[in-house]
Amino acid sequence: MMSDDAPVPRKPARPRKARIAEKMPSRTEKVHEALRQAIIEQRLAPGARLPEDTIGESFGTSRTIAREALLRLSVEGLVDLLPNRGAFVANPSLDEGRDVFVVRRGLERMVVKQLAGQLSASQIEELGRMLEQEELAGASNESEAIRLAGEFHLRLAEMTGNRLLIRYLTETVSRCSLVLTIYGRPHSVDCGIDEHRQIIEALIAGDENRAADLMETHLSKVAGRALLECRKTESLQDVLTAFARRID
Amino acid sequence: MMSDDAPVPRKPARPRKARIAEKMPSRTEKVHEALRQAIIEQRLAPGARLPEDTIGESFGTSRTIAREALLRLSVEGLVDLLPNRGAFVANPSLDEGRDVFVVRRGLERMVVKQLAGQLSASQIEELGRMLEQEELAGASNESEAIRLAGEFHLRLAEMTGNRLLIRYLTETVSRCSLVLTIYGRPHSVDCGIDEHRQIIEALIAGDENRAADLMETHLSKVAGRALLECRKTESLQDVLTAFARRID
DNA sequence: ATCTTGCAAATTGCATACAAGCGAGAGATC
DNA sequence: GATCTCTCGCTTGTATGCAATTTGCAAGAT
Repeated sequence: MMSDDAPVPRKPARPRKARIAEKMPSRTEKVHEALRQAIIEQRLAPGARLPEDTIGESFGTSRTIAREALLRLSVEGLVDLLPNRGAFVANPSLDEGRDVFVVRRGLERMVVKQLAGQLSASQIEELGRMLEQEELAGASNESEAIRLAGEFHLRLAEMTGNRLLIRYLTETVSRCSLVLTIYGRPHSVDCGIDEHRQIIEALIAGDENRAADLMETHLSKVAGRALLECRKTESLQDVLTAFARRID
Repeated sequence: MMSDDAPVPRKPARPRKARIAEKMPSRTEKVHEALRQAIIEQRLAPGARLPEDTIGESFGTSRTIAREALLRLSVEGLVDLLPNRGAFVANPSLDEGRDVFVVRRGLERMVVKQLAGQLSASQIEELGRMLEQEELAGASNESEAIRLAGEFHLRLAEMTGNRLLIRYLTETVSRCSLVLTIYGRPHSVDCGIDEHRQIIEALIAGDENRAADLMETHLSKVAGRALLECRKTESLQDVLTAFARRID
């Protein structure tokens, strides 16, 4: 329950207009975001069971809230919802992982195409700052570097102002993170900083085709590094599902 | 409330084994799909209120189901969910509409890029058949023509086999339909059949760049026809919301 | 000893009950 | 007479209870 505030029989002075504020990260949103973070930060392993009761108790709410959060996550593709069986952290196959990267490449292509030559001075400055942070964290802090790299791409998308594009890219980046936790190597992301810099330069120069190509190359490298080299983690899960399907 | 419970339609006799299949369009799915159809077919006007009770009673279920369906629809962007206020059929602004079309163009570009030169004989045949149907319906049946045109794009996406791409394009096409019901003219879609044919030809020829360009042109035309020419329908809605916002 | 078969525990699906928030109209005050 | 306030009703937010389904385990049969 919320805190019982001090006994205030009369509200002192209320602004006449009720705040239409979009401020309502109701419990559902909180749980949703918490689970999302937990998943993409690999605190919850792919394939892990996510019982409604447990989640509800963990966050001090009822199953209703947990259920809603899980539904949202399933729409985002971060959890699989099996009828009458429950929710599980998504465990995409290698092929599905590749598909996600394909879509992400296309989305990021849209982003840079729209942004090329359109960046304001403050935006350019902000991107420069992010780049510095990336370099700073790159060597020392592994997970921080990953987070910053992801944020760079997201920030870029936000600069387009296209809400739908932002949403799709957010989702896709999350799913890419998940895919990388399964099939990627620990240090498969940190080498892209210089590529980020080049992309920014192309964007500033207004060369949309070069920016688009750089972005595609960049992402292909990330995907390639992750998805082609390391297959032992994959084979286990993949072979199993393959056989399960064949039996049926 | 539900007054008389009709005699429970017992399922006659379920086949022995529950199909592992994804076959479980539980009530939620059904309501979700029904509402989706109702919205994109303009049976529910943009901005219309969607009370949980009413939906539940209409479908013979409780609010729980209606609520879930509405949540899904809000994720898809077909309904707006206002905290403590309820659900409304989405009423996107002109700018938002344009953004949706931008994303759709990019997604369809991905589709044709992937499909160029990769179509099987049966797929080519199927596309040809769809084209015929479109021509048949084009002149006589207006709404059917619109439906078929949308289905053509969707079918194309399905042929990529990329689940995520399919989902995003499905969503985006739905939202485009919604945008067109607000800002489009009744006959703003029917003239694209020949463009469809050209796209297929480019796909068969394996000329991915030409296919991509054709698709972009095609969609730009659709968007342009709808969003640029006809603004009287728009001005009404838009001015109202603008003023409503200003008053607040 | 292994495979089948049925029962029990756990978990989801769904509905309903209760609490809280917003909006509208009646009443009071200036 | 107009405006402000307070209360009432309707709708949403959340919790919980019950039925249905699945899974694991154990006991029996071959």
